[in-house]
Amino acid sequence: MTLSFSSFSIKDILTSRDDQGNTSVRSTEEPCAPKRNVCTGHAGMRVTDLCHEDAQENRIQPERLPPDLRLPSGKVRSDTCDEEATRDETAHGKGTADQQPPSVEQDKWLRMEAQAEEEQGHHHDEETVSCSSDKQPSRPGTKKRSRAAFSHAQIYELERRFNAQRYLSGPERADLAGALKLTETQVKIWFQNRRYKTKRRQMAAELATCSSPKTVAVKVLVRDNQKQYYHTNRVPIPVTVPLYQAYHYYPYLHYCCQPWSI
DNA sequence: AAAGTCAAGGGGGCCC
DNA sequence: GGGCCCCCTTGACTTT
Repeated sequence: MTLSFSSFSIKDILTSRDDQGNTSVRSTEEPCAPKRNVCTGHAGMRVTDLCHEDAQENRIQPERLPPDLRLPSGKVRSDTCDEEATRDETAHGKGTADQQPPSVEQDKWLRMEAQAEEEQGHHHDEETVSCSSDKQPSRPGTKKRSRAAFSHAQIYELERRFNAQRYLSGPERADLAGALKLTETQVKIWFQNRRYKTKRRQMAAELATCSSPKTVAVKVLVRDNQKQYYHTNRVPIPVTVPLYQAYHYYPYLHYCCQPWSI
């Protein structure tokens, strides 16, 4: 009942890469790239960056993993994203973890996991684990909403793909869904949620920087005993509202206040 | 118990 | 009209 990765480990994935350290993105991605394929700064983000950035959100919750991904003590198998990054840093030193694992090796890993599950008799309709509905008998009349918990291998591959491209075309989505044994809708929703989550974090970071007050030199003119505030270029300064408050009153302000638009 | 996370639900807009 | 998107919310679940 134990998974053996003796012949193939995460270490192998992270250390075996091509000479240039390039990530192997499928060649079908570029021609099929959708029109809305927005390239942001995250496009070149490293897997390990994401692992550290999302270490909190991607930490493995043992109870939500299938039994074969857990250790007897309730801990998670050590091939987690953040753990493997840490292990990689300690084993190979910093700087070696910034290469993404080759997709061929990734596919190999995914297939091995899927095969292992099949051999163990885990015959899920999908590779996902239903947390609630199949554990607890649903009360009559009350339909409990189930939330699938994707396996770590699925999350890993989804994150890896998200780093490569934030938007998937139809064929790409179908391809990925088939490889991960997920539905196309699940892949689509996952990418959707992931984009929104990234945006929220980005906005939160911006708000954090905006909340620190900045001093701006202004000229104070006095006319009729009333102070007139002008910027050096004589543009009247409106009543100052911090940006984070402006976000509150104008929830769509971020559309025109993105740092890259300034 | 409160807070956080996350897949999914759903509204509204855009595009073909 | 269907498909996809963003945005926000919901509900199940975990963590603190």
